[in-house]
Amino acid sequence: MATRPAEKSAAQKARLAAQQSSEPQSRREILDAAARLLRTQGYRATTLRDIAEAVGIKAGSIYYHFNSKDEIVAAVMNDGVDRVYEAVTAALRELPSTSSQRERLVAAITAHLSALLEHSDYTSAGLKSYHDAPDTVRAAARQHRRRYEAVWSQLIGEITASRSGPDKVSPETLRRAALGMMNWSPEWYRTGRYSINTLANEFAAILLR
Amino acid sequence: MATRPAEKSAAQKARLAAQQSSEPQSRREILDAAARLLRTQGYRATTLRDIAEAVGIKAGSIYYHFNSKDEIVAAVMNDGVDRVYEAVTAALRELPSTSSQRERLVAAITAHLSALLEHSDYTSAGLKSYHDAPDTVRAAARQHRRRYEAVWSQLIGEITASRSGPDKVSPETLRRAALGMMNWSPEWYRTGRYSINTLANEFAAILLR
DNA sequence: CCTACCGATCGGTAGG
DNA sequence: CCTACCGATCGGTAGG
Repeated sequence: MATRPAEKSAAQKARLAAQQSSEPQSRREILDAAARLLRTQGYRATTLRDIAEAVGIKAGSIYYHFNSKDEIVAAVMNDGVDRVYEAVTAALRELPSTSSQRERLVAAITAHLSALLEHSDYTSAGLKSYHDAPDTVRAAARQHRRRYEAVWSQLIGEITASRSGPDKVSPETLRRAALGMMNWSPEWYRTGRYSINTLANEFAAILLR
Repeated sequence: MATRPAEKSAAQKARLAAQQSSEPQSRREILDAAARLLRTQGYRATTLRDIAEAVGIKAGSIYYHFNSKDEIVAAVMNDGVDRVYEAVTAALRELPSTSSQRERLVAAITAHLSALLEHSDYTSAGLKSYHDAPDTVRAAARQHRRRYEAVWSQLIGEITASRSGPDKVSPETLRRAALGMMNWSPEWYRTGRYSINTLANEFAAILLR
């Protein structure tokens, strides 16, 4: 069997290449590329071949790191929610305890908009891909979303509790309005043409009444 | 040539069926089905086979009425914008000339939300499919969008012009916030669980300050 | 409006 | 991590 040595060498080379590539890093590179593509192209238009090309490997090699396209999408989506969650809770945590309700709201809006518009492909990718993803992926993402929504329910609850007047708006609607105006911003926002700080202050002014 | 008569008969039957089907109606049926599917599944997931099946014809027969998938999508998207435009301008037109700014705003929001959430698959389909559609389709839709946005610029302009105070919000941001909270509503709205009238009043209360 | 079909592309797999 | 490949599906076309 003259061919055996050659065959074995090929398999060895493959295993070697795989080991040399320090897996966790490749995994992250794939997720980064997927997030960027999902953000701009959406779930259906983003192919495994696109992702592979973006990280300089072949399409089939994706399966060395992940078991399916949806495993990648799920990871991006869950990460995306967790990133805004971390950004917003961190921003609130860093505020002095003497800070006003308005300051808390502005800080939260700034953190959310920054993640969505500038810092995290993951967050905007998740927002864009959610409805096109299969049920199993969505179900997993929903858990992360609920935790994040609770932060806003808390924040908005503080606001509505301290207000009164003829024009009462339910906390639920106020939270949905807040998330609506923020999450719709990728539709019109263009980098450089608007200041996120100014936007956050204006959004807060609209919500605080 | 014994087969000639049979062949000719098949062609005749086809032409006959086409003529019997009173084209304009079939065209509208196809667009209705496409709008409904595009609304729920989006641009990529909606196939010509889906649309054909929904109206009870074969996939290839779509091309008897349209030249391409994108021609259908463009028609749905443009119609969708025109429908909200008509709904909102009609609602404003029917208001008595003595109506207040708040009444005008509530009427416009009600009309927009009704079209988006209840009356028009076309409008929500356009909103959902816009970013996945090819450039040529988007370019056409943009013209319709601009005309509709002008209605809101006018309405919001009236509001900001009559207000003053330390918390001034630019008309642009206020318009974007208004359209944002409205256009995000398909994300959480479920028929029957919310009253569009109540929502419209709450949204108006948030925007009027 | 139907039948039959084409080229392109996609997610995924086998074997090394 | 690569090569080579598969079955499924898609938009679109030819001919009647």
